[in-house]
Amino acid sequence: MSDFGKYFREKREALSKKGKGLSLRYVSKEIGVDPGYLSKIERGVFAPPSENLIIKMAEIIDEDKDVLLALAGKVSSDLHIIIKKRPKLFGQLIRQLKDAPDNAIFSLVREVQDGDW
Amino acid sequence: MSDFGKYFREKREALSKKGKGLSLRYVSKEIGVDPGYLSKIERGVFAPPSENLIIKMAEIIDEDKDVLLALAGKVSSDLHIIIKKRPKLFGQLIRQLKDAPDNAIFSLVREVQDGDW
DNA sequence: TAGAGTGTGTAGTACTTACTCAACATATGT
DNA sequence: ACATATGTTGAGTAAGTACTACACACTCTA
Repeated sequence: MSDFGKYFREKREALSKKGKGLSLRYVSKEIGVDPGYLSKIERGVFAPPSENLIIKMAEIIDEDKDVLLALAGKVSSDLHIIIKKRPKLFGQLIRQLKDAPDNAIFSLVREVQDGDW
Repeated sequence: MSDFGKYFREKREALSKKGKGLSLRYVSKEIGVDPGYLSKIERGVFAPPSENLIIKMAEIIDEDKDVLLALAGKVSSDLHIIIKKRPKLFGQLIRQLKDAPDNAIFSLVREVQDGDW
């Protein structure tokens, strides 16, 4: 179903061949889980793990955490917190940007970056 | 802990006295749950219910669903979906707006409203 | 004084999430 | 041939989520 595991495995194996010894067992030790568990996650036998683990996994394969979380069907909890503080405002903004092209959102990001309040 | 139940009860009782017969039992029937369950939710004995129920509850007391969901510690799943489609972009934007004043976000909303892409 | 309507307390449960443990199989290097 | 490393399998589980069922107690009206 989800491409989460597949994506992670591919990236891990790619890095593994590039010198980094990222074996499944090594990674499982690094992030503190049972190798069998990780094996099942990578093959899609098990659902993606908790947010904490996903973030560790992202760091290891040098991937953006939001991207990996999204592949796992999740949204980072720090974004949650931000949205929940002003639900109406953020709700409106995000829904409005639903169908906006990437570059429109991107220019908003840049605009806000330079914003002086 | 959460003000969700308290908030809902207060609003329900306020409306109840304004003519609308919003008794706990009536509401529980409307949204399709056991009265005892709703009673416990309102008093904070039980955690807030599922998203679906919260949305029904919001409609009944005529409250914004994002606001009630936020009180329940949740973010609407339609926002989730939007964010997950472009996690990096939205992640960046939202984090950048974390400490922006309300009116700055609001003016973004309006800007986007008139946006022509 | 009976019935209807209101809220509450106790108990239980089905389902999901997020894992662990230990044994097994296969390949790799020495 | 042996140790070591690698991935896999099956079984089990503790804790959380999202509720239901139903008996109880009070109040208010006809």
